[in-house]
Amino acid sequence: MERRPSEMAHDGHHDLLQHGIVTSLADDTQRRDEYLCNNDGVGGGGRSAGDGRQEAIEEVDFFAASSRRGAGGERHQLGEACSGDRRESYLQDTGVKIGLQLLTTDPGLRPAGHEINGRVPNLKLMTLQGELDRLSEENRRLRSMLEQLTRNYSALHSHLLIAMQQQTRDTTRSIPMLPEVGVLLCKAHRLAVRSSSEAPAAMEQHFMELGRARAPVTGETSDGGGEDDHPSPSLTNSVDTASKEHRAVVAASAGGRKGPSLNNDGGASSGPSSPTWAAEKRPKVAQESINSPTSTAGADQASTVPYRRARVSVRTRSDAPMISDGCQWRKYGQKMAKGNPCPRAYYRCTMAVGCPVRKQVQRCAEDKTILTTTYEGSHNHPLPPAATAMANTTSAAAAMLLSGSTTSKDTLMNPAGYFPMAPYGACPTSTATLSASAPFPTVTLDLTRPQSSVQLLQRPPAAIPFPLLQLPPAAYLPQKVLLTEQQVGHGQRQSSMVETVTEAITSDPNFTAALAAAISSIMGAPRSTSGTVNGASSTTTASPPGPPLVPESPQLPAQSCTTFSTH
DNA sequence: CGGTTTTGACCGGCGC
DNA sequence: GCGCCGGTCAAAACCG
Repeated sequence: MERRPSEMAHDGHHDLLQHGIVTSLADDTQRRDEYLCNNDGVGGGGRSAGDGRQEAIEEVDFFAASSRRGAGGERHQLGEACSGDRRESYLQDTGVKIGLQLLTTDPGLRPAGHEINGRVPNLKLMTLQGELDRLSEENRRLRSMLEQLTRNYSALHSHLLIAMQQQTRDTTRSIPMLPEVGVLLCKAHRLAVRSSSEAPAAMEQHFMELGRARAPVTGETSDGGGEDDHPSPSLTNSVDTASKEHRAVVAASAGGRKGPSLNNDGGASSGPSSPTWAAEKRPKVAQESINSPTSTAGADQASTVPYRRARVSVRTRSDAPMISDGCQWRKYGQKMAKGNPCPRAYYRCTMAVGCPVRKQVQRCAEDKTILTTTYEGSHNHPLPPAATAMANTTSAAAAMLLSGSTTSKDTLMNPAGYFPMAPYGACPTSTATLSASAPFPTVTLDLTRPQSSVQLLQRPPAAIPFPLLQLPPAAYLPQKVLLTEQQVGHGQRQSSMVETVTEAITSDPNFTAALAAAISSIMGAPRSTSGTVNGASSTTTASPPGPPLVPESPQLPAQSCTTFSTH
């Protein structure tokens, strides 16, 4: 009953935001009138409350102009009820403010027996009308801002896609760039939302959108375009779209035993053997055939970029068979890895049907207390706080990796930090074994070493160039990512440890600056394959024509790493 | 009985 | 082309 016009206007804003669309001014006006009608119904009691509360009564009388018409629920009903005959046409002919004028100035609409005092109500009405005008103007302004934001987002998205297409055309072989773009987009999105004090939800979205980033491009391939016109933040839809499009791509070239499950697109099955699971498998053959330079399918296919997600390995000391990261996992396989007597276990996230996130858990061959957990993929569901902490950690680390912050020169600059290790469970002292079948860039968060703290070990893919952004390696990296074993503890303290790492990585302002620089480097100039990163000097040079690509691995050590330290 | 784990088989990529 | 290896599947076993 006591809702004020300002609240009403805010409701209108909220409604607009909820719908995510920008409604017309007429619609807004109609909403306002609807509110008036609704309030009338409630305020009728106030009007009859009597004389002792004249101020309130006057206000209520003002709103009660159409109380007799009822306060139905549906908009059209309200519109008819409120507008009625003359007011309907009047509203159509004029603009925002007329409804109120009609309500307040048309004597024909006044209820019988309405005790208008003449002077005070008029003054009050003028004030209220002015307030409404002001709020309406503010509403318009906010709507305009929302439109502008939407346009900017669309433009940014389009630019990114265009840049990706151009780069793909320029290269003789497709570049795995989408993870990076996804990270950038989502980071930007997160930063945008962070200002709204929605950081947790934003991080969840960020993590989910990591997987979403490939959807548009894949859609261009499988659907012949069109899907990309929806930079909608609808995460679930995006993920579903990605899955469907992946299925489409895979189904087009599926063979062997995976064919049936992939072609079983009806979605009737569920669980780990469902098509959704299979959809997340990386159809390397399909992608590479699609992206083959010999393909003559046109620009759409040429624009397709293979999606190769980054992996994040977390090395911890734990006696438990698996670290507790807050997610629910189901083991779907176990394999003896070469060079390690300890079997490697494969897990899938079971917190949501179709969640593509997988992880591998393996103990160190020589130090059984060291557990290496490798995460891959992006959750398509909200995460509990504990899982969010880990997700933040891994996503931030992946973002840092994908931002190309480490080079071989970094290793030279930090020789003590060079820590060759197989990312899949081998011990630090064992020789690094490159898996030819796992061309994923991998970040390893080493939380086991007392001194060297957290290390980000980047293993460039053996066969596929990995794009780097123009990021000064050390300057923009978090300076707080120095966690010793004493700091983080063992085993059961993994959760807090992860949170600490997460906070260190994500809260660093330099990292934010790095993100901005990364976006600028993408938006500022088209990608070019001519530029290569040969060291920190080239990465720190300002504004070359686009982010260069990392040279092929033969020119780089099999692994490179950077130790982040505040020393 | 439903969900999870185990485990052998299969598939694709890659090197020789 | 063949073998190796990593990753995954799926039927069977297991478990609460």
